[in-house]
Amino acid sequence: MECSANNDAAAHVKVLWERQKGFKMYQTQKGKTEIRQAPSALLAQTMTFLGMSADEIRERIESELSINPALERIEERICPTCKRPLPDHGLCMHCSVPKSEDDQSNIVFVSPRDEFILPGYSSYSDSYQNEPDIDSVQRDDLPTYVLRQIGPDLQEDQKKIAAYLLTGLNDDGFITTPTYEIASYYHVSPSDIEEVIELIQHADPLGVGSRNPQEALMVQVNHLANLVNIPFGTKEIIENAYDELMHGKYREIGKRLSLTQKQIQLVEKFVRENLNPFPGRAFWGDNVLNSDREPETFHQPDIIISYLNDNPNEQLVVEIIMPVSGYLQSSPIFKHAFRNAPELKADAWKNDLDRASLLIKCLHQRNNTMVRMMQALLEVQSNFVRHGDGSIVPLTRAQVAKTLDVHESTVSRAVSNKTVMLPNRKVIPLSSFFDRSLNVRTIIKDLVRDEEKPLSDAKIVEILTDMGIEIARRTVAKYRAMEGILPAHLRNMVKMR
DNA sequence: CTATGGCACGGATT
DNA sequence: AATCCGTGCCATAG
Repeated sequence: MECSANNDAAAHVKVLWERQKGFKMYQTQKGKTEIRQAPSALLAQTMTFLGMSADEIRERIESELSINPALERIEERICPTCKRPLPDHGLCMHCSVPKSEDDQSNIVFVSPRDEFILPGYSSYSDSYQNEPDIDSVQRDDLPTYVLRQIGPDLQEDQKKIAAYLLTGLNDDGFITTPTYEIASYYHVSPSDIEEVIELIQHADPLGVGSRNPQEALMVQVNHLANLVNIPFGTKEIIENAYDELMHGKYREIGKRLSLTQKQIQLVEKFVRENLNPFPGRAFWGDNVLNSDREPETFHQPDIIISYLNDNPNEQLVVEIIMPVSGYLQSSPIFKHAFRNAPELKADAWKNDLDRASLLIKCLHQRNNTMVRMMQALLEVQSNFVRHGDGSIVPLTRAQVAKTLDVHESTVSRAVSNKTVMLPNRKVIPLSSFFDRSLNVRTIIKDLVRDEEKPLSDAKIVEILTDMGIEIARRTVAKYRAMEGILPAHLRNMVKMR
């Protein structure tokens, strides 16, 4: 189902693109036509735009608007495609017509809406009960985030130390440098350092700045103890029998601390569900309820996919978020003025005009590319969107590039740094559509969830092989780790939900 | 002896 | 050219 009538199309395209300087058609050895960029400002822009998120482009446009008199924004809410007024909810119903006759694709593209104003926006964050609003403050990196919280409580000389400590954190949120080293470096006593560390530990990702998981847990437990009831013996176990707890040596613990197995299990459950031994990992939200490892969340998706009328049986509605509010055009007034421009300014004005239409064209191009890409993507991955991680089909950017007949790097750019909101309100990076192992990982997760007695990695490999999936034992282990599933021998004790 | 994790290599992808 | 990912081999814990 490649291209036979493609020759006509190619010729047509050729004319189009050649007119728009900066692009070049050329034939590859296999007689295939490819559009490549010639080094030119225009192309540079399109390419850049493709790689930029809506937010970044928005900025760029604002600045262009402010310096270029030829560029004009129409605030009126008009569909840029069909020029009809948009209804309040921002979707143009006239343009949301399925592509061509073969609408079995079950995908609808609606014209881009200018901003992300879903009625359900608030419930979106609800669906992430774990995530308080603090995140909307923008995603600082961890050090900045923490420093911002404790900054006001710090003495001047403590600030340096805090900054040093925080930048030295590893991915798990732990301090790796020995205290005495820092102390001698700053010529202060170790206890001064400790003081700062303590402050850090009580900042938001509760327990950051600890030296190991045990210490982090202690901080968290102590904090929680002030707020809620914690199971009897929790502190003692973490303090005195951390290793044993982690390795499931419950008998040992019982003997040492004279606790019943029941008590210990309660503790284990509590710890597993409410504490986070690695405060720096994943995103930092409210630790208290946060046991599930959600994929990283983002707040402003570049693309929104939803069901028509929120009905899962309906078509998919795809929206590409436009980085501008209203739409852009090169100002007719300016154009008119240009016709009888004073000699002196003619050049400059022409330049402005060109820049304006260029920008618009580029944005169009970007949108067009995005739409075509999503079309191709959803044709393959619509089950993934509808039914979740398990149904994802392994796919590479190269394949998509091929079906779209564009260069790989184009797809790569179009994919990178962008996020999609799925019908279930989850926001994921667009690159997830290309996750080669997500489906297998999901199967493994399900397998483990439904297992009766713990399956070893080797067993899992067998089962998978029976299902027609061939992977190495080692790989199963890796996937397990990715999903945060403990090794088999540590899984047996407690199991519930 | 079995089950896993660590390291690192090589091929695929970006 | 840089990065990612699946794997094989080996060390270690149980």
